[in-house]
Amino acid sequence: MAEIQAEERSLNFLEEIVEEDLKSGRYKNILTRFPPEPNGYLHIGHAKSICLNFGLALKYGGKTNLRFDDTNPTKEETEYVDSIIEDVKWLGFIPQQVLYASDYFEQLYQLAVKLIKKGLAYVDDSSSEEIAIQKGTPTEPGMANRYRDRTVEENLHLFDGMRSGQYADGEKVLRAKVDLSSPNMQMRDPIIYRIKKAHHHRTGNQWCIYPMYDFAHGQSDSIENITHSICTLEFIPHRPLYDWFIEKLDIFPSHQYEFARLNLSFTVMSKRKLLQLVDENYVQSWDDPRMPTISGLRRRGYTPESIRNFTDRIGVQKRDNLIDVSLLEFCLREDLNKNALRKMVVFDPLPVTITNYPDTVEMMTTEDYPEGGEKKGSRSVPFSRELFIEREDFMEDPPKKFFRLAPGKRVRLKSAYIIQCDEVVKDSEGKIIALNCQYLPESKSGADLSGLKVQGTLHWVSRAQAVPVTLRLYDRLFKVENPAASEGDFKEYINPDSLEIIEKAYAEPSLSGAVMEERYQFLRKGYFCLDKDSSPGHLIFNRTVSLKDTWVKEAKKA
RNA sequence: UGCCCGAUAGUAUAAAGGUAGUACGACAGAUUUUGAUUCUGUUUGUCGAGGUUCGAAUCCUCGUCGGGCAACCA
Repeated sequence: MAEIQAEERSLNFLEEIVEEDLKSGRYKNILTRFPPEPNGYLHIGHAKSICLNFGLALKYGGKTNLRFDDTNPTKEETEYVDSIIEDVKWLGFIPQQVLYASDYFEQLYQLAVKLIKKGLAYVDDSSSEEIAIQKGTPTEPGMANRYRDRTVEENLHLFDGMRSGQYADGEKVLRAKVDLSSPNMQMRDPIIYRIKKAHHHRTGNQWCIYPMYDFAHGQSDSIENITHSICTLEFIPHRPLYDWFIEKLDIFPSHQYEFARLNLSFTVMSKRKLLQLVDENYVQSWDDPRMPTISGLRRRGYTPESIRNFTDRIGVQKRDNLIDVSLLEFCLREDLNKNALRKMVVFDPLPVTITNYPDTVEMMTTEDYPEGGEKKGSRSVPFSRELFIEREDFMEDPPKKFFRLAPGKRVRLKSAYIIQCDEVVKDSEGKIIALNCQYLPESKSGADLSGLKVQGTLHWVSRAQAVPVTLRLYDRLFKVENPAASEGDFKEYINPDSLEIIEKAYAEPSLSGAVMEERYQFLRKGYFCLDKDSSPGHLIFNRTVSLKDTWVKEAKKA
């Protein structure tokens, strides 16, 4: 009997909290939520949060809502809502409900009225500058102004006037009456409602006052009976306020927990910076394959599986971090190696004539998914007298450990024959323009009687049947590990070579049937996927990630 | 310099007072009809100083360093 491996992965701190809450009977079921503001596209940092919230619920038999935190009409748009819904779905998660904080505007308004009635909120006529000054600084307490002592009746009346549009933007705000001398700035009578005569993407012109984050988020959690409200570290100082409102309003006690947001090396992660990259045309769009957005990663060829796996491996903690992008790439390759359909594509062709091969076409069989678990299959690739190999796979005067083709040397052509280079053809300027080789008829793949061992195996295509395709080779967008933390403007660190286009590469004919859903490995080159810019006669492929290449390092050493 | 978080190999992440482990990376080797994959091995760590304890990454104290907080943003 094999020993039972009770190798349980240890729990992260959120899992511990949930397990404890379930065990103690504090909750019978958990309900989490993913609460994006629809003011931009989701990025891989959000993927961490999505996987965390949905993952936690999935693990403990709970549910997760997708709730849009849409309380600022001037920044939010339906376009973003749509993209967010699609991204969550693509990642593989199904929300229990798709909700909007704006659905709760009336309830939120009534909660504010309740607070006023308890003498815990007041209408303040001060300007934002005055309020800022009166709040004091972290080292000096704030001071009350004369509006703080307005009567409940007066506040009720004024707040009603705010709602009915009697005042201009900025003329009045509603503030919670908490503690102006608190060492926690968030508690110094925070503004909870402001006047904004703006069109809201869902409620239109129905409202001219909108609740602030602190008076919308926690209350929405409570309305939905969210048990575990998980957010990022910068909201820690808001937690006392979150709890204060729950207590004073006497509503469902949701609890807030904070984790460290994801930072990835060689990219930036703030919506503001990403927006700049798009607006200032450093990239072409939000879904440019170089962007760390979910839509960008999707277009680049990342799989949901690999991203989920990645977020799983990085774990969750409360310390700031900068995750090495190579871990993301590892997770990607791990998935793609198993599930990508193999194809042969020559990027930079060098013509080869097999001088002793007849003028016929022979079909060679080759595996589609050599590492595939479930996926199986094979296909035929035409072989003929006139081929292309990769120019970099030939060297006239190779270094010691060069296992590829060179004058007099032999290599195998993948799934075909061993060939030997007899002659190098050059033009008048001495540039190599073709090779003449001979093949070893008894060395056919799968029926090799030659008894020869060769060190290298090359990919190739038959010239007559080759399909021209365009390749977009993407590389990291930034030259430095942490562009956001580097001196000066982060845009100074953009990698000028983040996109290389190969207009015409030569693919084996079966690639003409490529589809968007499939992932491909172009043998010995990298993983690719079909781009949406393709048209039937013109296929464009994005390089998702290259294969690991230890030869590059070896060659550099020499 | 008020309050609040945090600090374990290069990067992440475990060890809940009892042998500091894992992954990625790096390096070396084996296998290989992808210089891929796979496999094996190596390397490097508890921020500092005190204290409690038979025993401290873990508890306490004081430092140091990093991050956050003074938007009618979320």
